[in-house]
Amino acid sequence: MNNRLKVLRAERSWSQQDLADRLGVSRQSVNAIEKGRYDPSLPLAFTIAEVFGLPIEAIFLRDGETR
Amino acid sequence: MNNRLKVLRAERSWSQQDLADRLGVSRQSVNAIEKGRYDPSLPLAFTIAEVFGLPIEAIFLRDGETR
DNA sequence: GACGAATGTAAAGCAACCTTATCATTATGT
DNA sequence: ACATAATGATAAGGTTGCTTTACATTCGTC
Repeated sequence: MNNRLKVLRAERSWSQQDLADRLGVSRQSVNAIEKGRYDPSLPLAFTIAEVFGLPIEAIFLRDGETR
Repeated sequence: MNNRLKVLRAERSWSQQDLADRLGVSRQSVNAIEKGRYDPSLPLAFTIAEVFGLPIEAIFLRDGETR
């Protein structure tokens, strides 16, 4: 899965720590997800979508999907 | 997380095995997710959404959300 | 009531997610 | 240049997601 976290975060001028705080997870988790080392759990994906005010599908893309 | 799997499956007259086959997971996984024993991974949630032709948010609901 | 299909559950094992702690590297600002 | 903030990575450890195998229960129908 690819994701647009880095861009969305930049649009809001949030550091990884800022985002981590809003999500209630560690900065390392944000970094790992952002760098594609692993995918968030579904509950965390929901929280991420909520924090950015976007549907999950607007943030996470399956490999190969550009949109 | 609550989910509407049982209803969506019933609308299509699919057994848990039918759905499992379409998803490429075991019947026990479908059962466990349907019964709320655990949440699917994000990639599996995407596949589920795809199979039902619905957005993830139309299938999975955070606890306490009725919609 | 008997049969098969569908469902519910559990155990054991492996992989993935997430944590804290730590260190190295790369920006940013003065 | 220096100091600090931000990012990228790793390791060890706990928890969760998913597997196979297996068995018990419920459902539909004959």
